[in-house]
Amino acid sequence: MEEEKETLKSRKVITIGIVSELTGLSVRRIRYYEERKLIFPERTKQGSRKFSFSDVEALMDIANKIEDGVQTHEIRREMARRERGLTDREVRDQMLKGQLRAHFGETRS
Amino acid sequence: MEEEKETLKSRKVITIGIVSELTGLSVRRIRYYEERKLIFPERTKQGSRKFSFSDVEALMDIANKIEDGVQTHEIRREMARRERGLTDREVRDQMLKGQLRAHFGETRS
DNA sequence: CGTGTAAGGAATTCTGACACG
DNA sequence: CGTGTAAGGAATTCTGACACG
Repeated sequence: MEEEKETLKSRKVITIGIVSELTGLSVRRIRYYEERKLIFPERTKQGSRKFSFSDVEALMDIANKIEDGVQTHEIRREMARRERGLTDREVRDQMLKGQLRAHFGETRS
Repeated sequence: MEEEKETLKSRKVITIGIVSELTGLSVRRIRYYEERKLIFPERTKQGSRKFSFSDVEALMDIANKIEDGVQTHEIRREMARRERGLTDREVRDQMLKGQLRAHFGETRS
């Protein structure tokens, strides 16, 4: 049984408009990153997205990687690797490869 | 110069609808407590209120006192006393008096 | 692939006011 | 005094789609 304790940082209480102001990202981009499974906001009864401070942090990291040319697909993989418990060393190594691919403009990744 | 550092708890990022869900208080009551100077939400550019987790906590305390028959005016005073740096002992003493007034249904307070 | 935009609808929020008590 | 409600308007959010590249 996995118990996740609710912290101030993990509670989903921020609407997308405020997240947009906090991160500087457009609402469109935030929705897109959710679509690509990079963030997982909750929903209000009506259906509006609710984010946490952790999500805000994650979004800023994502934005930086996107700027570096890393594709959402790659970012998604990095997350998966971390979840599997790889060491920081291994993850950094994988990330470096991603960066190199980005810089050399590889067609397929 | 008073410097206030922004913590996760003090950042104003929650809209009134979510605060309502979090506290169980009606939107009307939350707005009223602001009117009575018990809470101080910030505003978005457009004018919507933004609350912090601290505000949410404060609202729950306020709600409890209201249930006990304490008037907003009294609650406001308790806050003022705390801001002035009274000891917990003194504040508790003052609060007790307020409770008593409430229980005995005093006309003027 | 990543992101902007126009489209149409539904729900939110705001203020000032009237009601009741 | 504390809180509900109807009123009218403005801004938000949602989804699916078309555009560009």
